[in-house]
Amino acid sequence: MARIGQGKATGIKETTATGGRRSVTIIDIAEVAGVSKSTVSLVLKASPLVKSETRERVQRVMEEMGYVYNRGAASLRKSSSSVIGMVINDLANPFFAELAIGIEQALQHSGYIPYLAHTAESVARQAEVVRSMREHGAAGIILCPALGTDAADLADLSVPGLPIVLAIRRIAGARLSSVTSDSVGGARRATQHLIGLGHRRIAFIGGAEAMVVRQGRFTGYQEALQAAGLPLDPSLTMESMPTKDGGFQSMLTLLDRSDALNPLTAAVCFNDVVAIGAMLAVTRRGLQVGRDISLVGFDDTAEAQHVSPPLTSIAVDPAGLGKAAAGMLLRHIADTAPKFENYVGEARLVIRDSCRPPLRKDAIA
Amino acid sequence: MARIGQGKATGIKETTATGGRRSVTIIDIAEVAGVSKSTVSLVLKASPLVKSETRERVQRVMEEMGYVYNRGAASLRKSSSSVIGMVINDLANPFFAELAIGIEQALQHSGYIPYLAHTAESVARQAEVVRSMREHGAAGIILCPALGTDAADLADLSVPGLPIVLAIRRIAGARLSSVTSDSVGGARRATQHLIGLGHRRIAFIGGAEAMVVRQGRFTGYQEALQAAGLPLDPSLTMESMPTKDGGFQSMLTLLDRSDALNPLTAAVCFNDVVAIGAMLAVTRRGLQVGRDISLVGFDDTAEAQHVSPPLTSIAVDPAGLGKAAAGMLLRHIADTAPKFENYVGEARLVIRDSCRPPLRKDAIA
DNA sequence: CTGAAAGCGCTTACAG
DNA sequence: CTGAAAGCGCTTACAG
Repeated sequence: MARIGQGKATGIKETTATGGRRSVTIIDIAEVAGVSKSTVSLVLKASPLVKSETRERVQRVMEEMGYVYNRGAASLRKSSSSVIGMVINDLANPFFAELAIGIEQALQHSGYIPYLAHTAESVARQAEVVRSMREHGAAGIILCPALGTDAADLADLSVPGLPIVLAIRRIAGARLSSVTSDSVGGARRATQHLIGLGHRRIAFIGGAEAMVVRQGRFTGYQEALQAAGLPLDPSLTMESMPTKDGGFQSMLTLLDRSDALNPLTAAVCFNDVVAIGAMLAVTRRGLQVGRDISLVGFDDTAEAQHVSPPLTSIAVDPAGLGKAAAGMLLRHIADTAPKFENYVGEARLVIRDSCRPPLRKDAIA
Repeated sequence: MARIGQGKATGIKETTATGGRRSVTIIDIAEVAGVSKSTVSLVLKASPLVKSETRERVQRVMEEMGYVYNRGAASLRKSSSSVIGMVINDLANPFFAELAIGIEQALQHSGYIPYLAHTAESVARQAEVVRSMREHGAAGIILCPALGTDAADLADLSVPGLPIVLAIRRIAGARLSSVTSDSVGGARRATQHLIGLGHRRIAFIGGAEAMVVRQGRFTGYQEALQAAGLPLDPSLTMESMPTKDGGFQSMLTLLDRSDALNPLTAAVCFNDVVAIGAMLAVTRRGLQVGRDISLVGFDDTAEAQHVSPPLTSIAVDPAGLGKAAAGMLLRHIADTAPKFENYVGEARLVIRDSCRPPLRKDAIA
């Protein structure tokens, strides 16, 4: 079968859904039940206009004939739709999986049915997937933008009448509603926790400067240092990919240039994955996490609990954010929401075992 | 807006997708471009019948007017569809998330677009979701059945002309194609590994007897024992929920009734989660995993690598199974597949640090 | 309560 | 190459 794709339609193949056999329609039902198809339609929408005896007869016939409602036809006629698209950047990450589940639960009794698509952090795939959802007539979209998405990409995806809410990642310059978590507050609390334990030389590791989320977290880190009267030492901040290896390399670098007289004793990490990489680096240099170097992660993933020592982290309740995003989108669809809203979920400190007071210097000497 | 729901249609709400504004159609494009709508349609499917000059003009107009292809209308007219449904039981489990990603990747250039729905192990939700996909005209469905799904449930979901392939979990008595992994072989290899290290009293922990997957794994365990001439001791097999707590309780029970003269030294666990629960029980009783009790898990989840000691497990490549399921479904849709196929993916032993030779008895005394 | 008719946006023969 | 017409399965006024 020929590919479409040259025109405005995305290149998508089609097949007879019914395997050739014509499917049963309301006309067939009407004939067998001895009513008009209007009546069948009325039964379908549970209209009180239909006598209950008639309704039951019609329902019985539908059951017997294996009738399947054709939602596409109905949507076409009504110029309406009942699907909401969820576009997720990284399903393999349990954090985003939880988010998706939260969205789905919140939509459960809304009358909308959520469809999920996965972009695997590809901006191109994201454009494809959003276009396809539009072509399928989605009523709205919740989008976790793929890494590298910019405001222009988002503008291309937007179309009047199709509300989009951004989840987790806000995009600089994008004019869209969003649901994110309190990066600034979370990072501030993480840093304060370390300061409270007595740390003075605290690094900030991981993430790229262009990421809005990292900007927030870095800001929180700065704020806490400032509030405690500690200097911001640029040699203590490292950018990296938000990956285990990124954390590993960054920490190795920091450790190797750490001053013995005034050593690095702690780090706030961009997320748990980076923190776990940093843990490996600490171990690699013969040091001990918790004792020699205290570490805080972000996201409170399941892994944070299972590494050794268990990682102190900032928890952000992805399922709760998912619910918030779903609620916000519903309000946009119903047109009862302000044009642009930003919901910021709380980020709380979960203390485990990766942070202890720094070793006293004379104890080392 | 009134709920539907009494009739055969699922209770789903509808809204104007276009926010009131009528959307631009091929008729509008035709008018502006000065051609007939047939020509626009031909452009859409990249037909060679259209002169390239005309095609370009039409495409320019579509661009300018922000035309969005209405796939629902096209599907209706063609009695066809381009969506494939993926129904997943537990997205929060990275194993199933990987599976979903594998399916999606395999479908990427097939011309079909995958939509994912999540059942959270609810048979009722599963029925809803499958029905909705049918109503939306899905061309086929890949289904990871929710726990407790039986052949009758599946028969209700099936409809002629809508191919379904089962993934991961096969259902006893269901007449459907499936993609599963080699439970028998995997468990056999796990058990052989323990036997090879010198273990003689090896337990089998976790899962419920009704689960087809557990039947396979238990069979593999039996086969290995038999091949080595070891007796099958019923007191060494424990059923439980396939959860951490299930594994914990089972192992506690086994440990507490273990005979000091002929002690339990190893266990094959239904999956990694159960194994991790069992590890906790071993530790709780003051014993050491690896040294006193050797443990093998199943699934090779990320957690298996991160627990301490790292867990030996049976890896089953969920993404590969996803690809296989997608390929099989595509063949069913194209009607080039046998009526019922069963693909069984390999299950290989990944050796880590949770299994060692048993302590010699005289070493204990 | 029920029926006849129009129309949602598209594709598909069929003429020209 | 292009145009006029029918029809996919439904809903929605409008009559009766």
